[in-house]
Formats: sequence, structure tokens, C-alpha cells
Amino acid sequence: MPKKNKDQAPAKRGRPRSEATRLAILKAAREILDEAGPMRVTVEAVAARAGVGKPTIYRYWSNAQELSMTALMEGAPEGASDPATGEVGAIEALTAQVASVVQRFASRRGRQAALLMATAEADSELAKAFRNRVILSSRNEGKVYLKRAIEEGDLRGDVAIETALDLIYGPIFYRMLAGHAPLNEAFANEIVALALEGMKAR
Amino acid sequence: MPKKNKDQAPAKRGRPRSEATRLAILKAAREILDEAGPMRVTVEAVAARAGVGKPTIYRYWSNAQELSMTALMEGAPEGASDPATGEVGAIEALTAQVASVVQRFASRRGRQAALLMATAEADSELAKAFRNRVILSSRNEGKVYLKRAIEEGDLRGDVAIETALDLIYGPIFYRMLAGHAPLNEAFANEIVALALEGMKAR
Amino acid sequence: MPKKNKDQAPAKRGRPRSEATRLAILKAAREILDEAGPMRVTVEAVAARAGVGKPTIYRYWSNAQELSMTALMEGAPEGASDPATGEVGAIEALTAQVASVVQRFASRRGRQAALLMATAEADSELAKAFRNRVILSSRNEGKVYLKRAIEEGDLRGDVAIETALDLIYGPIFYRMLAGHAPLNEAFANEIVALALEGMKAR
Amino acid sequence: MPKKNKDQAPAKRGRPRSEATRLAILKAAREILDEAGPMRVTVEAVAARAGVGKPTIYRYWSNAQELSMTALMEGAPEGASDPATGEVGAIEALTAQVASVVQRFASRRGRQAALLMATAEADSELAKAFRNRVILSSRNEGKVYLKRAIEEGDLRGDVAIETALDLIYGPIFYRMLAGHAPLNEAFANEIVALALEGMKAR
DNA sequence: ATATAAACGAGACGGTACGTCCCGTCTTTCG
DNA sequence: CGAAAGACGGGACGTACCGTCTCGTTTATAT
Repeated sequence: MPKKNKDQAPAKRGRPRSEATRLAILKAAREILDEAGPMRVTVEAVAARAGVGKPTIYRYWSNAQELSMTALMEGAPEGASDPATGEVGAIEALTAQVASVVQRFASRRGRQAALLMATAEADSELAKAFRNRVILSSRNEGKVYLKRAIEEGDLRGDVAIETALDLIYGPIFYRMLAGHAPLNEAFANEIVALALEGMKAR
Repeated sequence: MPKKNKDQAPAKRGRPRSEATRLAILKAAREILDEAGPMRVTVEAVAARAGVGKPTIYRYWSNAQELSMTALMEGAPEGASDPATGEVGAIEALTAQVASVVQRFASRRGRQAALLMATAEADSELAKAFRNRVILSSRNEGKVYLKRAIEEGDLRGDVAIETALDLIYGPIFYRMLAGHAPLNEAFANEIVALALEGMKAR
Repeated sequence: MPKKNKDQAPAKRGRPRSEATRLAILKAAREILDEAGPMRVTVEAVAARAGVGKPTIYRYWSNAQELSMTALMEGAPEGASDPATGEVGAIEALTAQVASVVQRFASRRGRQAALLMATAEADSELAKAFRNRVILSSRNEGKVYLKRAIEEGDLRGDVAIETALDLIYGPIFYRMLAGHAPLNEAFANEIVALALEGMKAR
Repeated sequence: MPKKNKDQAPAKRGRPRSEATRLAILKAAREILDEAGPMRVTVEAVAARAGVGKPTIYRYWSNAQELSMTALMEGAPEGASDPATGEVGAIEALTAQVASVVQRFASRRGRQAALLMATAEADSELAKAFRNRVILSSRNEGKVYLKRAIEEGDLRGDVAIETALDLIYGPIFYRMLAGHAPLNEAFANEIVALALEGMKAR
């Protein structure tokens, strides 16, 4: 049996890519992001800071924006903030989660993420991953709570869950984008309360 | 009394700015926006296309982004789509308006506007104007409908109007940003129905 | 008469090019040439040293090689080493000139010039100018001496002047290229003597 | 007796270098030289074309220039165009040889060889070999003819042979470098005739 | 009518960053 | 264990725009 990998691995040749290098690049990108903002995350600056050649960066990402997206994704582990201990009611848990999302997106990092999302070319693979990880993961979490609230009889069973989710999470990004009102915990409570008002089981 | 303007006007001398030039610049910017997207709206390209010197553009705007915002604002007269003729119920009118807003932001121009808003420096005067004109004008329109619906007894009087408005208009930008579901008329109907469900007068 | 320039000047528009900038670039190029050799005359290094943007250099020259050629041409005024005072015989004057040419091309600058000539694209306008100024100017000077020598009866009148000139100046570049023997004053004397041996009027 | 080489060879271990590989590299280099010129003979391009790793090339040559020199040397077997059959006079034979040299250096390959020679670092071993093989071999051939011409009494015995050789072969490279006049057979005849004019035995 | 002065087109300028090519070295896996 | 493959740090390329700065040329007032 001369072959080691049974037709599953593509048999990589040549020097393998260095994970350490990749991490150094992401670290540098994250530092610049924090210190100087997204406009300064240029391939040139990141390469210089990471002690890396520009071509190495281009080997992994096709431009500074994609690099930024990866940096933001891998930098913030995106929590999955405690999947609700069951002790507490589903709607209360949802409210708490929305509050934490609001808080996250009220921060600089949150704004950067949204900006990046808005700027990105929508169809790239990385953009989709970023969207799922950064923008939609909270929405998916929320879906679990809503379903549980229905199971537990707190919400009516005929609720249009998808629309309800947009009602709950949409306003967060709206305020972030338009800035017409503050992003704080009170806001989180108001949204959830009002959005679910009409869905309550009587 | 040698002065004509009684110490209020600063007595303009020299050649006045040419409105035709300003319009040519905006026209060129809009064309590039349509043909090649917001990334290509560079001061250089606009100047070349408008047959204008770069300093002339900088005399009016401080960078390409501000120019784009003006172009977008003056290009789309922003409708103010018939302020509801009173014949029709306030909630129906609101639903129709939301549908038209959804349609507008489903277009390329709409996406460009939102992107520009996201990218803009939040504190500039022009950015505020842009925000009011492009992002918040629809919300303000909506507020009128909501108030009328309360007056007409369709909605309860103790409704938190501001939150309700965010509930209605937020999801539009959310879907535009995240792209997880389509922006169409059905969506408009669903949002309004669900958002107001809990505010209905019983 | 509204026009100032009577159809002779091409009516320059825009900010004129700064001669000071051009000279600073050439100075920097010459310095690098001296200190580090022709390989180090990169557009980037010259721009940095001259305190000039790269595009400014590309506005004048299309690559580092052309820049080097200009630097070498304008740097060494190419002497026209005293056009022979008439007091001395034409052949003696020629010998002295050849000796000075040998000396010049024995230097680093000389080698650089020849190398540049060899590397240059032959058909460019600048390459032709460089060839005339740096490589062929000495040959043209020599032609004057040969003619005078014929007039003065030192050489026969039926001599093939062009071939004779190649016989005299060719060996200089040959030795420089092949390096099989030294470039010194003795060599200059030998060449001229032997080359003209067969042309002496009897 | 397990060893093949009887203790005189340095006991080669491991996979021996493949001569086929070496030839493939040289072939690829020669092809690029022909098709795209000397500037395009980069180690990278040659490796790709020859289907060879870059380190393999660096194992044989220290840079692309040396590779080019070898390619040019081994590509053109350098003729040694008929070592004079004795039937014909030495001066006639010399004239014929000079004509063939002129023809060779009038070609693209000739120009490339001279360019390479000019660019090369003079002190490298390979550069010396190249110079001897490509630039000076014709001169050495010529020396034989000159000596024979003296022996045969066609030329005077007190001739400075080295200078005479430079007089004959120098103009070829001069014209190639400066391009002020064509390189053709007539030129070859003229040079030899004029150069030897003064050395003829009377 | 004639100065005066700002706006204008043109485009050069010092810069920053782009994305690409190639260098020469290194680190794997394959034959 | 040599050779292919190819990643790596690095340097330079030539280009696109940036925002600023002269230029010479209109074009309206204000004298």
C-alpha cells in the first residue's frame, strides 16, 4: 500500500503555508483596526507591522477588506453568550441576548463590522461567512428562543418567526446606521417588548 | 453711502461661482455612480468627465464621498410620495409608504445610499443632512401616519411611537445589509402588520 | 487682438513643470550612480533621495534606465576638450583627444555609460541622443582632425574616413567590453599610430 | 565489493544530478532568450518553462545572468569556422573569418551576447569563460592568421600584433554598440584592408 | 470703461497605497 | 537524499488617486 492518504487528501506538495505567519498578519490587522480605524488597514501597513511580505498577504486574501473581515471574525470569538440555562423564561433570555447584541454593536468594533459588511462585495464567499458569523449569528440564536417561547406557551403558535426576528434585530442596525437615537439596554427592552406584544398568547 | 448691501452681505467680488459647473459635476458623479459604482466616483474621474478642474470640485466638496452624497440627494428628488390623501386609512397609507420605501432601497441606488451612509463620517454637516433626507425622511413620514392612526382610534394612545417606527423601518435596512431574505412588497406588508399587531386598539 | 502668442507658441496650459524638481531628480540619480552603481538607480530610490513623488519621475522618464542616461548626459558636460588650437599638428591633436577619450572611458562613469548604451532600447529617442552625446561625439571630433590632416597633407586624400574612425575609436570600446588588455595612454598612442600608418602621405 | 567507484571518485551519495534536467533548463532559457529577449530570462520563468524547481537552477547557476551566459555558450557551438585550409593566403583567410564574425554579431544572438558581456560582473569565473569563448575566441583565431601572414612574408615582422588585433575586431563591437553604420561584409573587408595597410611588407 | 478679484481649466506636485513580478532562501513531500 | 513544488521576507515596479499648488484665462462686479 504505497499511498498513505486514501484518495481523500489532495496530497499537498511544496512548503506548507505557515499558520504562524497567518496569525501574525491577522494580529497586525486587528491592532491597526483598533488603533487607527478601518481606513488604515492597508495591505502595506499590515505587511510592515506583521514583518511579512505583501505577496504573502495576497496569497491568503485578495484585498485589505477581506483581510479585515477575517481579522474581525477571528478576533472576536463571537461568544455564543451562554445558550440560556433553561432556568429563566425564553422571553427573558431573548431580552438579555438582544441587550448584549446591542451592547456589542454599540462599540467601535461593532460599527466596524457593520461598515465592513456594508462595503463588502455581497457575493464573495468570505462575505457570506462574515455575514453569518457576525450579523446573522445573533439572529439565529434568537430563533431558538422564539421557538422555545412558543413551545412553552408564552407566544402564539402561528407567529411568523422570520419576520418577528427581523423586527427584533433590524432596529439595532437601523439605529447604528442612522444614529437618530441611542443604542442602550433600555432600547433592547423596548424592542423586544413591543415586537412580541402582538404575539403573546392570551 | 457707497455700499449697496447694508453690512449684512459680505460684498462678493470677482467672478461668481457657476451653477452650471456645479450641476455638471453632480451629473458626472451620478453617471459614474450608475455605470461603475460608488468605488469609481473619484474626484479625478468626475473632474475629467465633467470637463472641470479638480480644485473646482474641492471648492464645493471636501472629498469624493461628500460629492457622492450630494449627487445622490439631488439626483433622487426623494419623492415625498403623496402625503396620504386622507381618503384612505392611516395604516393602509403607512403600509403603502413602507412598500415604496422597500422598493426604493431594493434598487442599486438604494444600496449605494445606505453604503454611503455607513461609510460617511457621522459628524459632518453633510452627513447629517444626507441621513435626514435619505434615511430618516421615510421614518418621519411614517410618524405622521402613526399619529393619525392613533387619532383615528386605530392604534392605542399609549404607544411608544419612536420605538414603533424603528420596528417598522429597521428591518428594511437589516435585510439590505445582511441579505438573508428578499426585499419585496410582501415583506413590507408583513412588517407593518406584525409590528402594529400589539398596538391595535382592542 | 485677443491672442498674445501669434500662432507660434503652443499655448501651454496648467501649472508648468518645475525645472528645480527635474534637476533635483537628476542630482539624486547621479549621486546614487556614483555611490552605489547603476543597479541601484531605481525610480523608488531616486524619488526618496530627491524628495519627490514617483509619478513625478515617470512624468519625465519612462523608466530608471532613461533617467540614468539623462543623468549621465547632463552630469558630464562631455567636455569638447579644446578643439585643437591649430598650433599643433592635426595628428598630434587627434592622438591627444583619443588619449583623453581612453581615459574617460577607463573610469567608472565611462563603463556605466557604455553599459547603459548596451542595455538601452536602440530605437528610443533618448537612446539616440545618448549615443550621439556620449558615444559618438568623440568620433565626430576625430573626424575634424582627420580632415584637417588630409588638408594639411599629412594623410592621403583618398582615405575612407569613416572606416578609419571606426579603426581608431572601436578598439577603445572593445577593450572596455572584453577587458583583455589595459586602457591607458600608451594604448591610445599605439592605436592612432597603427591605424594611420597605412594612410600616411608618402 | 559493494562500492562501484574505486576509491578515487569523491564517493557520491544520493540521487545524482540529472544531466537531462540541466539541459532542459538551458533549452528553456534559450527559448525565452529567442522569444522574449534577455530581460525576460528570469529564474522564475525558466524554472516554470523547464518544469523545474527554482532551487535546482540555483544549484547550477548563481543568477539568471550566468544562466543566460551558459545558455548562449552551449547553444551556439561557437563554430571555429574552418581553421584555414592552408590553400588560401593568410590575409584572405583572415578577411573571411572577420566577415563571418561580423555576420554572427549582426544577429540578435550576437547583440545579446555582447549585452550580456557588458552587464556581467567582470571577475566571475563564468564571465571570464564567456568572454574567452564568445568575445575573444575570434580574436585568438585572428592572431593565428596574422602570425602566418608574417611567416609567409605578407606582413612586416615588426608589427604590434595585439594592437593590430584590436584594430581589426574592435570596430565590430563599436558599430554594434553605437549603431552608427551597418554591420555587413563590405565593412569586414574595409576594416581588414585598412588595418593591415600600414603593415604590408613592401 | 476699466481695473480688480474670484472662479475657472489644466495639470504638475509630494504622497500613499495599490496589486504584480521577481529575487534568493527556506521547508516540505515525493521518487 | 536530490529534486519538484511552492511559501516566505523582501524590494522594486508602474499606476491610480489623493488633496494642494501654481499657471494663464474668463467673467462679473465696483470703481
